Amino acid sequence: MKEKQYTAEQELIAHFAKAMGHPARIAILDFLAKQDSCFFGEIHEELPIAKATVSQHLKELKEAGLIQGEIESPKVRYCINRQNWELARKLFAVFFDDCKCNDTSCCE
Amino acid sequence: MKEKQYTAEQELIAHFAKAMGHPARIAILDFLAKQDSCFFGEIHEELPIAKATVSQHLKELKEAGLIQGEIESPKVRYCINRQNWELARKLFAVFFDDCKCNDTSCCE
DNA sequence: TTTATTGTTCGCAAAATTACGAACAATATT
DNA sequence: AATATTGTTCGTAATTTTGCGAACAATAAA
Repeated sequence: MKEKQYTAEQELIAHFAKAMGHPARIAILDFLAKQDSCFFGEIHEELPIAKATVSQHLKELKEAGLIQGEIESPKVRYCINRQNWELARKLFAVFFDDCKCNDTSCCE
Repeated sequence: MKEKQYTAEQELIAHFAKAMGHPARIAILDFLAKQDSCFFGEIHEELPIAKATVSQHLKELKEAGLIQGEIESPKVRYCINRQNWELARKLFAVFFDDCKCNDTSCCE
């Protein structure tokens, strides 16, 4: 029937947005964004949730490409993935700027 | 135990992001953003999903404040909510721009 | 070698999301 | 009044998300 699917760009921005769709993950990104890098424990201290849950959120952010982590036994150092951060920044900027509402009248 | 919660701003951006966390909803926003307004039926035609599902996605976007709809019986006209669109645009811009990675070295 | 520290993974439960068809509501048309 | 059009809401099912404690793995320290 309906053949129309979503564009790769729509899928991508939705994927980034989904990863950012939880306050804990925004808090993690906020925290990581204001420093060069930090360990899991420091992130955990910032959040009101169990370490297992923090670990899960970090995993999702990593899978979305927004952060990266490397083992420095017995700790794990996390940081923003700069390349994808920049990609996401641009995607969201274009997404919001391309609204016709920004420069013309709109319903209302 | 842990008292620390999330800031209102973190909750807000997560809320917007969550609403944008599905390709169908991004497609809807893309479609609405490039025109002044349109009817439900036109949105439905753009998407590969049932009307009940489209209606649900529209409801979520409306509840997130990103769009608004008004009845023009028997049709329903939808459009971007300009005020919140601008708010979201700024929130995401600040969110991504405030990363230390943007102007200094980062882990890697 | 035993013990501590640091995180991840597992298993589970509760809740939310996604999707659909069917039923419904509200107006317009015949 | 009966019918058609346009969307929303309801009920349901399948899947995903969120969260936790317990168990585990890997290294470091005693």
